[in-house]
Amino acid sequence: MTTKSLEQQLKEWFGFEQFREGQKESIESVLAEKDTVTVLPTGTGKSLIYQYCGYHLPGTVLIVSPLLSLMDNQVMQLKMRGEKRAAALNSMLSFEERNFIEANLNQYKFLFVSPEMLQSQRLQEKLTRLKIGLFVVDEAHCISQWGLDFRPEYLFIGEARKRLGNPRTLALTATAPLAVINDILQYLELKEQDTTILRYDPNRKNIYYQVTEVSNQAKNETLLELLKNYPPPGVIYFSSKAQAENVSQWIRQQTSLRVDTYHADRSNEDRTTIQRQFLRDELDLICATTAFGMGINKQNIRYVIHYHLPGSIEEYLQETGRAGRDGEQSMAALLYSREDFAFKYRKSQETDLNETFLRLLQSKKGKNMPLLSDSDQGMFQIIQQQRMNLSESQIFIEERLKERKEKVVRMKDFVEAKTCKRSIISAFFDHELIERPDWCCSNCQPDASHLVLSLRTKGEQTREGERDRTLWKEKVKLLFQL
DNA sequence: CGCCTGGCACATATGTGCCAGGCGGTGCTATATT
Repeated sequence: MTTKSLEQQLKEWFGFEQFREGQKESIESVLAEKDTVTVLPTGTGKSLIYQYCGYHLPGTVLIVSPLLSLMDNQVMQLKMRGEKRAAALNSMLSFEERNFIEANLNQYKFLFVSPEMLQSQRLQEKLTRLKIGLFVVDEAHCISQWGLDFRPEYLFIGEARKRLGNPRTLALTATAPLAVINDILQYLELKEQDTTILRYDPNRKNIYYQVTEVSNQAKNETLLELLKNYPPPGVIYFSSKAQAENVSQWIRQQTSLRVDTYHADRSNEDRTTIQRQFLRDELDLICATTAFGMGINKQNIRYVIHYHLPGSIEEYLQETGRAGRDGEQSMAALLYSREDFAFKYRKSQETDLNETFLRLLQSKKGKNMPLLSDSDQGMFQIIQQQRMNLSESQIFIEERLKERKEKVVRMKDFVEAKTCKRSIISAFFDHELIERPDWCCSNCQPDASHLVLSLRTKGEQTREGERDRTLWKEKVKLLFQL
């Protein structure tokens, strides 16, 4: 370790006076040559941890990242800070670009890859010859949340990591209950006793958690009421793309809000445009599916509404956690109907991996395999990889379905609970809630009309402030004939 | 999950009660390759 304190170097390298919660502890653990799993709320600067460590350690920092847009963002951020030795290795590159990066791997300090790319034989061979100072898995809950469902490559990161000679590893995520931590350890092949596990409460003090039970017939009207009262910008989450489209259209007819939709059926160009407009406050509201959110770095989202029941408490916290990054008071409202639960419950138990299918798999007539649904992909790959026999497969599938079911049931229990929602959230992530904010949840303060009112007035003020600022900018532009 | 329905047994000849089975407005999430 150098003589300079970690804080001094933070100032030198990043220009910050002090670390935020969790950053220093994670850095110290990594620098003490320990594998580290850090669970830290969104927007608290998780990427600083590996960037900082990168400058302390010899060799390359290899970051496994779930989204192309996330990789691009990170590379751009690093470059803007003057770090040119950063690149994202993915399918967006031209043949020449990819060849160039692969031929000069050791020239890079920060290298971003997708889990899929990491599985490439060719790349793995090249990476074994590279000095990897730190192996990072960003958004590590994807291992559990996506790997076991539709992106099986997430489950084989550990294998790749082993082949690269067990480099020191850092896994980062915002929300992980114990079960997810265990999945992360298991699939990254980290030993629990040798790993530092740092967990911080994903509970956000400045978010008021509101849960309202409302029939499906009354839902749109209830929503409209919220939209009239809440100051933008906001996000509404839906369980289906069609519903997101329909309701956004309806909102457009009913209000003067500037609304657009965001889901997997929108083109990449549209998605980028919508994100950019939203970031610049040129859109008030986004009607989205779960596709929206990861890597969205917008500070002033005032509310997140769930039109449907989220699939799990983790998902709920990730999505509501996108509100109020600026620390200002914000709202999370969940509109819950019993049918939502029924739907989620039923879907969670649907699978094509029945006995007939498994027998077909065993008899190795794989050529005529029926096409699997997305949510079966992960299970199927594990069954294949571990060469499970019929009864082993059946037990495995049964367990998985049970886990899926429990997630939805836990979410329902949360919604129907008559006790403090915030306490339930904390307990879910194994934290004890020490103090409640003035505006806690719809069970602690059932009447939130005052909160909404103060939010609205404040929102109006800031928007006027922003308008003034833009006007001022326009004047300056005119003055200097820009 | 929870509600509804149809079938069956039972006690009595038309109604009650219980249980098994089905279904409900809607799945969502990404990378890579050619």
